Amino acid sequence: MADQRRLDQFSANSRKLEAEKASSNNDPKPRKKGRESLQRAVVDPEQLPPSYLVSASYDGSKGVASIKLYEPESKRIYIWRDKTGHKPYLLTNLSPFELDKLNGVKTHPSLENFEQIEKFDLLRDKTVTLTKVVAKDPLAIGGRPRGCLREIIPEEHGDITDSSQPQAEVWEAAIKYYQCYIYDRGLVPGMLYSVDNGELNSVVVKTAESAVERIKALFDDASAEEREYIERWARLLEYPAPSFRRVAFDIEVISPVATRVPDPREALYPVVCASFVSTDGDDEVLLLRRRGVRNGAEKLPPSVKVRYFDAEEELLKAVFSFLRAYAFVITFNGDDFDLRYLARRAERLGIPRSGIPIEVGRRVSLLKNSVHIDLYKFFYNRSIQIYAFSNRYRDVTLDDLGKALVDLPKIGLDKPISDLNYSELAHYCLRDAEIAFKLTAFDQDLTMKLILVLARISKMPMEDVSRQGVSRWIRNFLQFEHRRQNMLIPNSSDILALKGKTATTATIKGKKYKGAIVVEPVPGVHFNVAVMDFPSLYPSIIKVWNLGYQTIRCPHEECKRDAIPNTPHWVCHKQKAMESLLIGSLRDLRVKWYKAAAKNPKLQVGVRNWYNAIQSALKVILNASYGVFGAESFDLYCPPVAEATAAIGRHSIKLIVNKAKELGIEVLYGDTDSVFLKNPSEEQIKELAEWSEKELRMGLDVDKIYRYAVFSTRKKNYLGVLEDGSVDVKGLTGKKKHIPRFIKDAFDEMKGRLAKVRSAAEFETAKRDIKTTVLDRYMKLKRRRWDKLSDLAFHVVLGERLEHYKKTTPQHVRAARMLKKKGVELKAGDLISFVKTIKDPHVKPLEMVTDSEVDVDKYIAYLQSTFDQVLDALGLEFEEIIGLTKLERFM
DNA sequence: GCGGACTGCTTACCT
DNA sequence: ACAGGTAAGCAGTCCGCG
Repeated sequence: MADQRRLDQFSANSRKLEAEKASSNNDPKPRKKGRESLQRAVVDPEQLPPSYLVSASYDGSKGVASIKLYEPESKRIYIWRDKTGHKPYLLTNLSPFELDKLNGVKTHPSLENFEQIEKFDLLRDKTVTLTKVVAKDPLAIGGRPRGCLREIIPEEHGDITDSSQPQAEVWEAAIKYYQCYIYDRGLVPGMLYSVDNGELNSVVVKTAESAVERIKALFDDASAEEREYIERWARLLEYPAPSFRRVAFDIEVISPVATRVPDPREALYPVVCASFVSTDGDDEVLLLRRRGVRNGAEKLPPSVKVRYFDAEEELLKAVFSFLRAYAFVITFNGDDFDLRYLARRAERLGIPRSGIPIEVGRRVSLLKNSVHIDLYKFFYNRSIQIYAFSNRYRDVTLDDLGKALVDLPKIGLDKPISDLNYSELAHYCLRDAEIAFKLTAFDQDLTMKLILVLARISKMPMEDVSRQGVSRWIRNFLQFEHRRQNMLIPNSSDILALKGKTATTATIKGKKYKGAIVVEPVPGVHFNVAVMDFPSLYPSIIKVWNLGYQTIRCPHEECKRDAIPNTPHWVCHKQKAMESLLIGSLRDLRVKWYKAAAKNPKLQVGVRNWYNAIQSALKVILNASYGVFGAESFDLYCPPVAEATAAIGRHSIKLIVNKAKELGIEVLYGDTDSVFLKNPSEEQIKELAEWSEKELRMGLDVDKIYRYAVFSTRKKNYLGVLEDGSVDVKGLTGKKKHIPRFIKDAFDEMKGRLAKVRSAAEFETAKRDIKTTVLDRYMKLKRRRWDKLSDLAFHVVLGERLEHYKKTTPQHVRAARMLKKKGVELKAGDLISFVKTIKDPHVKPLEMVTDSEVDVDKYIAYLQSTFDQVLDALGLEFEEIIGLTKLERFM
């Protein structure tokens, strides 16, 4: 780019100067004059030093794209609006001449012009000429239920032509305007941009050059094309994150009905408290004075400022000044509650719109001049939960997240909000803000860094990337790449029509195609077990086999010879699939650089930490990168790609198992991408890995070595003890979160005992201790001795709304319905705690049960089935342990 | 009318 | 709105049983 500027052109001095000039009369130093001096973000600066592009949107009032930039010196948000005249558009196969015949198009009030353009069509493997229909307003393209161009064009064209004429088709008409703007200008959210004389320019960063060179050196033997992709990703990932100036906040609202959460669409009741915890350290609690509320004795920490308000309106204004002062605002469920409520409440109290910095949408609530991150949405993301945080939190509640990630639980309440005195209310509310803040601050701002990395990879605003799922992230970086290379972004229906559906039969009824295989385990205790696996198997397959919607079942006759094992599909050998290059390069970067670098003690802590954020983000994306092709909701849905990936996976692991056997290694177990090898020699491991590299073109690593592993006959169920004494438990009931504490505690005791076993001989005493554990639990149940009923409760998630369960009534639903009768509100996702009882429905909610009702025999049966999964491998029998002879059991 | 074999539903897990 | 495979428990159904 000709207009690129270098970071080092800005001296420290000029940077300050520019910031001050841009902020006109405001003092850029936040601490001196306080927040009020920073009230509004600067709009349309003429000059701006290098700043992080954090967000993009459409400014309806000006009719242009609007960009939020975070300037890391002043730590403020600047808003830059497009001056290039970029306009929304769609593409169509109709010529301008044909379009002119369509009245609804020609007379469309928002139509700007037609322009003929060329694009490369990956599906048909040829260049196509299309018409770009440009409009003044994004809503004219799509987004309106009626009267938008993407609907008018096919409809009206169909009306005036017969079926022998080619159908009218439109492309790229459902892309959000600001994403379109990002793609067309090649902008990378999360990276540095400056504003010079009112123009937005990308800043070339030299800081990370040495790291980029080191990474490139790792890929000496890759093709030029692959190296190009690696380098592009590396440049974008290596540049470090800024410090994020931010505030977390929470509000409390009183409600006449204690069990009912006030409706934010109504906002009928007063906001009585708001708490703020920020990077500036000026933590503050705002309280509304009310009649009859007393001061409490407890004091807040001296660093926390408390302000009382007589008028709610003044309190709201104080809240808004906080929201305006910070570049990033953190909430937990702020989209649906806090911000929504505040906006509606402020409106109700007559605060003018210009005084409310919130933009309430249908599903989100954003801030006009800052970036709102709703942590509930982010942590709710299953991929984030599982792959970035390794399932460390279970429920997406502030309490569980706080406990699991930052060691800070919510404050428990034994009375409604309205009955709290000022001190209790302040403590309670402040704690919530504190947890939310810490969720973004732990591990050196890991959460913020994750969002930033994901924004860079996906080319999405930080607001969107933190709210949307992994399929959107993947879609967007693929769309970006299409635009970068002037390739037509296909319609989902075209991919499906040309590439078709799947051909294999799934094992599970209702699934679309066959998936992975699981090797039958060899039951028993095995010492010295090496687990070898293909790192990122599916992304590797996508890379090595050149998979993508373009290349699978390509139109070339010659390619049909390149068959994919166990499928009727073939893959192209003339063109490189974009998915293969993009996903493959991300995979290689993680496996060959970031994974190890995140743990490299030679690197500075800060760098290591940044690398850890990168490798986590990559893990999340890579883990989903195959599944999306099999998901109908994905815009590049291509069933044969997903099916081929899984088929090659089966093929690969089968070959590895056979080769291992051929090398004389006993294979104890395997699942999808792994093989468990019994006591293999160094030499055998080396040979297997080399064979895989040579024959399958995929690495096979030793993932871990178990001192010993315990298998039953069940797949996806085992226990392995590592050299350091830590224990992996997979799939066993004892690990599942729904089982009662009473059983789980016993299981954990057994686990702890097994961790200490170092040799076959040591098993004997361990077995004795385990027998004692089991017998003790059994006797306690038989004698009906448990500490508290909650220890006997099962905890099962209500997957659907209560009305959904029509075919059957599972126990947790039965319990839930009993609760509902008592007036408890329940929704999908709630956790139901219930106890098994003797009398008829055989279940009661924990809250409604008494000791005498407990069905002890059911619990004994559950204890047995939980332990059986391990005991039979150890040569023990539950019934023998509890003292039943074989004869007694028979009778 | 009751029990066993079976299927289907639901949840939680594994990769 | 990433995928498929496995385990487990329970609800509900069918069928045999003089």
